[in-house]
Amino acid sequence: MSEENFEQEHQKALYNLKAELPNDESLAAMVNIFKAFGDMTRVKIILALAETPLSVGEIADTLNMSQSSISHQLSVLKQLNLVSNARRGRNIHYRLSDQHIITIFRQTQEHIIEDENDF
Amino acid sequence: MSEENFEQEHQKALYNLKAELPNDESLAAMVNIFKAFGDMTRVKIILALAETPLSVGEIADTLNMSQSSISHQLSVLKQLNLVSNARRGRNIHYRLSDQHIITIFRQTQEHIIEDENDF
DNA sequence: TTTATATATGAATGGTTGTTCATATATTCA
DNA sequence: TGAATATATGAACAACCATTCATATATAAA
Repeated sequence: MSEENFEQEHQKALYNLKAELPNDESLAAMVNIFKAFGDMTRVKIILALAETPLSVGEIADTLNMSQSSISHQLSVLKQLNLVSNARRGRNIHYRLSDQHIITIFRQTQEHIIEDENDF
Repeated sequence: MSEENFEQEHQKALYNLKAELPNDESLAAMVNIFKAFGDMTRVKIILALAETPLSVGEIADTLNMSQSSISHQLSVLKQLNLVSNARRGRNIHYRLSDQHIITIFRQTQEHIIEDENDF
């Protein structure tokens, strides 16, 4: 393709972009999920729940963190429908609401690994 | 499986978890990428660059944001090796460094869509 | 070389967010 | 019922972060 055609195509793409970019509202859901994944505590909670359902206390113990902190973070994850909970005896057990999440994590790890190979 | 066996398995899983959870260092790379995705401006930049390479000014214009703001965010994305840049004439063009990123976005959208179907 | 243009960068600021502390709520056990 | 245990929640604080503003840098054009 000639340089002029390239530039012409580029201008067309640029013109379309402004109209076709998703609006804030439809992006917000995705951004909020990524925000949730952008915290080490929440990621660890998710990775732990990927192995087995756990009570709040068990998570706090496993991650060596306060019960309150874990509870706060679980409520964040729950609001985003990333986890669900159910009482079991005197505890409340949390579980991942969707195995999709782990797929996303794996994909991201792959990106990182391929990135490291660039050096 | 009996209730006792279930509990026994659970305790074993719990015991293993603490040892097998990735440590902070190895999780940090992933968390940092998700942090980068957890901002609407950066997500829009990425979605725009997924269509075509763009100069800083073109991005700023497309997103209706200041040049400075876009430049700051591009430097965040660059540090994470999510984008790369190259001078082209008097502009500097940015491009996605890896199409993997879009796959992750798509995966997340799917999660959201399946989630909506639960109601 | 001077001027204009494109991008980068540092400091300041307002807003967001993760943790802690104290306490409320809810359920089980005695 | 009363005591003990597990979890949730609100307020406060510190740390972090996105944008703006002013300005520096770098390249291209005249």
